[in-house]
Amino acid sequence: MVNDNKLVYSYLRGKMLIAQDGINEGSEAEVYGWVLSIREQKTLSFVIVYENRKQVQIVIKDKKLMTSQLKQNSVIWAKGTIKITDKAPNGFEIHVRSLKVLSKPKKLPPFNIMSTDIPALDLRLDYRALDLRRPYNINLFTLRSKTLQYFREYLTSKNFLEVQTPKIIATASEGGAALFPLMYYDKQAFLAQSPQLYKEELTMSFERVFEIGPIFRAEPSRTLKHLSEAISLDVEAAFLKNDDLMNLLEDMIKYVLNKLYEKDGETVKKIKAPLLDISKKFPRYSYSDVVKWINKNVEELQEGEDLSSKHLEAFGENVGGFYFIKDWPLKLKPFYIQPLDKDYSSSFDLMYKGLELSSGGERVHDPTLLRKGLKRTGLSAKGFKYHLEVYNYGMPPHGGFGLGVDRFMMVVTGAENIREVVLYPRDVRRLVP
RNA sequence: GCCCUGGUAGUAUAGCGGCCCAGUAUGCGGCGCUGUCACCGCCGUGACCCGGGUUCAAAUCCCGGCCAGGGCGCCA
Repeated sequence: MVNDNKLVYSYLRGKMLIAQDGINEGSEAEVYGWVLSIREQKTLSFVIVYENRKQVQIVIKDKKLMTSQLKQNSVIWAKGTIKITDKAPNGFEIHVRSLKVLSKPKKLPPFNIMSTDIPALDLRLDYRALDLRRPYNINLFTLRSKTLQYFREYLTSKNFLEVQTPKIIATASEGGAALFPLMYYDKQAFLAQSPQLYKEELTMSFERVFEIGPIFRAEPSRTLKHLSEAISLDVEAAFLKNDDLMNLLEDMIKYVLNKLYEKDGETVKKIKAPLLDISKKFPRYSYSDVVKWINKNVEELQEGEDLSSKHLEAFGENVGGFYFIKDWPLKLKPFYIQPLDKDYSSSFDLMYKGLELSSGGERVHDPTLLRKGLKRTGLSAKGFKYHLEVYNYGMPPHGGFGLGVDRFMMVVTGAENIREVVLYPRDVRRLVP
């Protein structure tokens, strides 16, 4: 069969439903796919087959074709005639004359992929590849792929260059999160917690760069929104100021969501994802505004203290959607962030309700000031020797942000647990599969 | 790292000292059904996390273990 020219051609086009004369009444068609469900009746059976992430109904009238091997999760090939009918899910079905089971399940599955009783996430993650065959997940991860595609589309159109920076790094820390140590031949190395320093350096050569890649955090956080390995969309650009960066980020988010709603509305609807309101400008509050609000509405909070998740939940509920918190206290920010004055910084977080999606700001480009930043955050200049050296050769004023792609997908899909939107999540407790 | 909660057929759940050798739905096996769409109907199958204790009596109460879920903190 695979030697059949027509078939090879179709495989190359990524189509496993092969209809010689198109989807027309009476056309010959064959389909390769996975059995999702079987509804057997006395004289005929309806089988829903997944092919190429779409559902196709096949009708089997010849009882001899209903072998015991035809079960949910069987991989089959079937050939027959197309019939156009409103009674079929997508307006057509295939009346099968011949059928082969290419791969039959060896065991009963731990859960029924079509059931409305959704098994606990922990069990589903143990059998993730099977879980991902659930129609809900097929749609969810299709949206995730589209989302990344639209991010790339947007940034590329704004003349950003996509780059990849090392994930194995030597420098212990840029401060903040704990790192995963590992042996690099005979040296101590770490998994990168972010591409921060590299992307900054790259503005000197490419001016505008972005990277979509993994970041690693060895934090013992056990929450619904933290992972040990996450995907970050990092953007960095020369000459952009705090307001420019917020404009860019806001414009990008709106571009991506508009695309999703326009081009993938069906899929969005199928997973019952919320339709996010992006008609208005995202409000921009200063850190100090938020502190004032917390003091008035939640509890006493000193200016300069970090905002806890409780504070952000309360404030976010009050705002209701996307918003920025800008001009954070300098002492809460890493060494490379540009000071606004003695106490505050040119920085911002993009929030959706209580969830932090992105963090960014202007960066220091003066090497003397950068040394001061290192000192301020208790880091040694020695560890950043190579990075500091770069700043001697014409580092432009620059800024950028990092967006948590997984968290963004939580917002897009309405998932409450970040693990739902990651194929194979890594957290404190889970390293397999 | 600290705190709280929970583990009942393959899955999702009810029961919370005796009405329970554990109920329901779904799955699985069988039979019936002329077009279904989580098809339907009937029959069957299959479970109280592990170890100790309290009690006349434990799925139910207590202690320990293992596993899981959630909150706080850290962090993004």
